[in-house]
Amino acid sequence: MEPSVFFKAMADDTRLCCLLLIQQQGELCVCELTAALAQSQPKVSRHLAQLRNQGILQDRRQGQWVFYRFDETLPTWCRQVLEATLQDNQAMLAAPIERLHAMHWRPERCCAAAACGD
Amino acid sequence: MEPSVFFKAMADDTRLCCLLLIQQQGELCVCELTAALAQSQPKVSRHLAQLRNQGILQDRRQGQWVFYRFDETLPTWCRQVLEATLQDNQAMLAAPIERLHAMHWRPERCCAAAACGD
DNA sequence: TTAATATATACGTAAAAACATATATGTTGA
DNA sequence: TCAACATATATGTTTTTACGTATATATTAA
Repeated sequence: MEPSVFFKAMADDTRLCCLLLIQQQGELCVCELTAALAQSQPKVSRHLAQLRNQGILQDRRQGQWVFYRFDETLPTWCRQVLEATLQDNQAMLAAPIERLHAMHWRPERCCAAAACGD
Repeated sequence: MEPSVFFKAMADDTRLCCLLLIQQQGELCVCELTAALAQSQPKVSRHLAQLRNQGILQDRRQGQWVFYRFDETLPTWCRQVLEATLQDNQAMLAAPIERLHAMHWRPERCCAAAACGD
């Protein structure tokens, strides 16, 4: 993972928020991220596609939904960067998490994020 | 320090290289960074000014030279990000360090970087 | 004061990134 | 098959960022 590629990914608020939410929640689908960020679906989808294409996120389809989580091959130093950032910037996520919890319905995961092969 | 501001700073190769070199060397002046990066002086200076204006770097003038080091108030999580990045990406600095050492002359520091108040 | 060196900034241009909107694709259940 | 929903992508535009070049400022030594 090229450092400047990874940091460009972290440099946009929409992407940063997606990454920190996924870091905290393990796995989230596009509609959950769209609700949490209160942004348009195409905007969120476009940023997620970019993160996937750069090898930062992985997706899996489960029915109508596409869940995103971190790519398993993401280097340790990137994980450390994410961890350090999340630890000291929880405030950024307060409103998004609130909106996430306010969703009237959320898709069920078929199984634990890490173990699911569907 | 706004995370997106900090990560935008890390997202450009010229700035990233400056930051990692300073992380490794403690303090460097503009002409040293210009030589290490093999980039034009205005280009390096412009990026350093940006990092200073964002509160990431601090400068001190010593005679003709201006030395840059990290701002003392830089939050811990930023330091952790820099550390993790440097640890796993030393290869990025190989050529710059070589050029730094190849300089025929380098300005002497008046005293230890951290203690100098000039 | 003048020349030499180091650094900073201004200005116009070029490249990259982000965006809104419209539309396409894929899945589900009737 | 069709309608509803979730997601992805295409297109044209705007905004942001980076750049080269020229020039300004500051320091030193003569």
